[in-house]
Parts: sequence; C-alpha cells; structure tokens
Amino acid sequence: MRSNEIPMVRELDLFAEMAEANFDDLMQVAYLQRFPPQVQLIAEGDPADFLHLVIEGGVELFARANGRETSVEIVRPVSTFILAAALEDQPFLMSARTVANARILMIPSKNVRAVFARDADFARAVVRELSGRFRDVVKSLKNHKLRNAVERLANYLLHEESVQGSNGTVSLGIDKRTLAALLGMTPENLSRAFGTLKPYGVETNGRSIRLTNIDDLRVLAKPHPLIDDPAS
Amino acid sequence: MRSNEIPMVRELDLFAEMAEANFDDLMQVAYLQRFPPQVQLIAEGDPADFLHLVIEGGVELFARANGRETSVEIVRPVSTFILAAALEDQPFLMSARTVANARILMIPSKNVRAVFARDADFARAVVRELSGRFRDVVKSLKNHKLRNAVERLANYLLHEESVQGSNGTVSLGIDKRTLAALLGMTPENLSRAFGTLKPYGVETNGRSIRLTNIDDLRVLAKPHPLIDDPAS
DNA sequence: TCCGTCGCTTGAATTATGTCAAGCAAGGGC
DNA sequence: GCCCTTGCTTGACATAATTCAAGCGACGGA
Repeated sequence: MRSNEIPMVRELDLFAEMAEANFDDLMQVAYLQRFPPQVQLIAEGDPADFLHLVIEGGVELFARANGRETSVEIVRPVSTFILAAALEDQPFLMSARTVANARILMIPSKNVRAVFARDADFARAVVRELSGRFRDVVKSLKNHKLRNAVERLANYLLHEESVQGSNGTVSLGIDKRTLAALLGMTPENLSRAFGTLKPYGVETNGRSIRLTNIDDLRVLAKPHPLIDDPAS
Repeated sequence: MRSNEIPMVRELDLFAEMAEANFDDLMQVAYLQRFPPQVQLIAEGDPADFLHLVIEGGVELFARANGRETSVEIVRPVSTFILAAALEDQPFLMSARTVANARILMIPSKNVRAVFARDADFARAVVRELSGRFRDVVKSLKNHKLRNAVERLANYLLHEESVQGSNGTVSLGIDKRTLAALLGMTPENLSRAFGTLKPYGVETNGRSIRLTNIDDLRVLAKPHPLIDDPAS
C-alpha cells in the first residue's frame, strides 16, 4: 500500500478511534491487491476469511437465484464490505465483482475479530458501522417495496446529484445494465424509465445525466428522509 | 415481569453471556408493558429511546411512504427489535404495532449503551445479534428482488412449515392482509397466489394451511440456503 | 475503411401485479 | 335469530414490468 493511503484507511469511521498499535497490527497482516474491471472477488456461499475494503475503483455486490441476478449495492472508496460475515465467520450472502480498475485491501477476519475483542473503541466503531449498514439495507428494502421502477430511478438520480456536488449533473459510475439490476428492473425497463423522466428534465447522454428541472423531478420522486437520507 | 420470565430473557443470545451484575442493571431499569392487538408501539422517525423485546405475542414492523404501506418483519418471542437504532441513538426506520395480545419489555437505550461500553461479552453478543439481523434483511431483499409473488409465498410456507414442526401444517399467526404486506403484494394478489399453489398441495382453511405435496411445492419454490436458511 | 461487437434503445406481445367493485361466509353484538 | 362488520375471495379491468426481437450508433480491430 502506498504510504499516503494508510492515513485514508485510518480516517475511516471504522478505524479512526482505535489504538494506534491495534491499527498497525491490522495493517501489517492486511494486503492490497489490484484488479481489472469485472473480476469476481468473492462468491456467495464462500467463507468470509477476509474483511474487504475498497481503496480505489468500485465493487458491485450482487446475488443470484433461479437463474436471475440482481445487484444489491455499489461500494465506493473508501469503505468496507461484508463486515457482518467477516465478524461472524459466516458465508457471504452476496458475490462481489469490480466495476472498474480497483484496489482492494484485505484483512484476515480472525485478526479483525481479535482486535475487536481487545479494543473497545474499535468494538464501538464496528457496531456503528454494522448499524449503519443494517439501516442502509432496510432503506433499500423499503425503497423496493414502496416505490415503482420510475420512482426508484428518480430518487436514485436525485440522491446521486446531491452526493456528486449538486451541480445538476450525475455521472453514473456503472453501466446501465448494472444500474438496472441495482434498481431492480430490466435494462429495457430502465431505458423506458429514463424516457418517462424526460419531461421532468432528465437528459441522458451515455453515462452522464443532466437534471434540468430538479423541482419537478422531486415532486414526482417524493424523496423520503427515512429512505433516502444517508445520515438518518 | 413475572419471576419465571427473567430467565427467559437471560437466555436470549443477546444476554446469555454477559456479567450477572450488568444483566441485573438492565433488568432494574427495564419495564414490562402489556398491549392489546393492533396497538402502535413506535412510529418511524421517532427517537429510539428504548430497546424493545417481545416477551409474548408478536410485533409487526412496517413502514409507510407515498401513501403505501408495507410490512418488513414479524418479531416473535423472545427476541429484540430496533437494536440498531437504539445503539446509535437514531430515529426508527420502521413503525411497530402488536399483532396479538403482547407483552413488551423496554430497556432505556442509554443503559444498553452504557453496558455495551463496559461488558465485552455483551458487546460481542450485540455484534452477533446485529450481524444476524443485517443478514436477515439482506436475505429479505434478495427474496424480493429475485422472486415473484407466487415463489415468495411458496418459500414462506415451506419455511414456516419447517419452523413449526415439519408436520405438514402451517398456522399463520397473522391475518392474510398482513401476510400480503410482508410478502410484498396486495391481499387480492395473495388470494390468487394461494389459488395458484392449490395444484401443489396447498390447502387453505382460514389461518391454517395444509401442505399435502411438499416435494412438488419445493420444485416450484426452489428454496435457496442463502435466502431461506435461518442459520446461514 | 469496413466490419463486427457491444451497450443501449425501441417496438410489439405477454405476463405479472395492482385497482376497483361486488359478493360471500363467519362471528360478535343486540 | 338477525344484522352489521370484518376478512377474505372473485371477477373484470387497468397498469406495470418482462420478454423477445430488431435496430441503432459508437468503438475497436483487422
């Protein structure tokens, strides 16, 4: 790992408060790997031997059943994934693949558990992280059960626009096929949903989107703090 | 709380390993309340001042948006709910109402957090519980994104049959309207889904269901360990 | 440059699901 | 016993979403 990247990891909520010695322990057994796009890192059902952190690029968490496939989440730098499985030494519920050139930091699960046991600050942070992730999934479930496809797309765009600097543009960091899976619909239906949103000022140009009428879009989307706000 | 019930709470995974003194502390500030059916205990958005435990009866966690309403989970004795919100002092993401005569134990969140800070065994158990809940919600999300309504119902019935003793019968502990919300469909659609499953040996009689052809039902449902197994 | 691939879009048809309205059976209150 | 409410079912229809097939445009390799 490059020397300027250790501080980035250290600044993560999960690691910021822990004792220096324990952090160093984790970093010493961790190793960093580089992957091209579309490489599958883990498969659902595999044992969770490592806690993963996305340092650069992005990772798609997805799952298969019945011959169907869906995306659950896109993990962006710098953050962790599959913390729950790693802590409990259980099989992954989701597969993971890179969505771009990516660098992934892997920390053996047993070391994470060991530090958890002896560092109360880290334990506190683990609970904070886990609770946050739990709440994220609950929000996603509500999103899917309470909204139709067009509403999910509209809210996704509003959310991204806000995260990406509120300048009226959104850059999808993923292809539309993946976005469709993330939003729980087919690629064809995503195309049509974009068409439906055109009168609400949604202009698409490949992976970059312009929102020229956010007020109207918001009226249609009806964003809800307990589904869309990252903080709550 | 009746004297024979404290041990039941003590035996919960969440409390089993902690120091006696800390458990006693929690029980002393806890209080037990009795509620009739269909009483709303908490509303989404409210601050999470108490950790709740279902001692008797059942609690439905549900959420509203856009004028729609959906169920997320039915919590049965003896287990906790809204642990994540209570630990992080955040607003509830879901509302809760009783589905039967119920007795609920409420422990002030700040006491839970205090004991978490000083009892490592309890902290460990909290993480185990949180991880388990996280995985449950991920499974539910996969269930909804990868299956259609009939498949969700079929898998629900198979799962309940197995939990309830594998004797070919299922007793829905909730009305069909609530079951429909839990499975993410309308009551009308649930009725039709039961109709669709009739050729697969699903006989309904009010709230009690008989499964007379579990093999065929399983072929249709295609249960998946990483969605349906409680253990994994 | 040409040609193929790939990602995306579009159209037409089908299926899944929701909505609205009516009906029916069981149970409680009177 | 009667009536009303409640929970559920059924039918007819409307909307949402998927599927299958074709087409389009950008890009890269030969």
